[in-house]
Amino acid sequence: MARGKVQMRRIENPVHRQVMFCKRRAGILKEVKELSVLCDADIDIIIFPTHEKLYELATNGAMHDLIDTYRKSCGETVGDMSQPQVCI
Amino acid sequence: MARGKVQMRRIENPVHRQVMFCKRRAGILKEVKELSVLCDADIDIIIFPTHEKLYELATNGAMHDLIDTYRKSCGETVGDMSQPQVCI
DNA sequence: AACTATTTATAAGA
DNA sequence: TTCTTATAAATAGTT
Repeated sequence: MARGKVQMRRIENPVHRQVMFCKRRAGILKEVKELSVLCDADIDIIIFPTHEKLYELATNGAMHDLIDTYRKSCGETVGDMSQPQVCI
Repeated sequence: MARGKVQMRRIENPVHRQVMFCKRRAGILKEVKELSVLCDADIDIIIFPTHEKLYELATNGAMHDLIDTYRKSCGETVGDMSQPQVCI
């Protein structure tokens, strides 16, 4: 978003892709933290860079509980389908 | 980020908080999708607005598999601790 | 929900 | 990987 626009497709150059990954991951985690603070939300995000390490942020520090809650919610009707989320 | 800076603390006004939540959630989901495309990453995010509905985005459409992978990774050393992520 | 003035994130380069 | 800076993008407040 700066010295040029970026095409929305996989970055083929591994070095460029890694740099992009680090920068955008940091930005997203910052935004996630801010949303959790501003709006009192619990947010968990799991990021799998393909063939690399696992990174995770749990804003409430309780991923396991959240996963349990998530599982209980399966099958229930949730969310607004006009939004881009996938709600299970 | 526009007609003024926002203080990084819970927005007490419920209407303002709801509006902020919707706007920022949309922004984060967009960023998440872009990262997944640009860097070929699998990303899952679960957002619990307190006392409200569950929203979730799984960029690979397979949250359950991802949770399994996550669980297997527990106990293993992952990630770079100098980063702000919590790695379990 | 739409509109913009601003703030913020970030692409490219060092 | 970190810093800088010009620019693209997100968004806070308003309508």
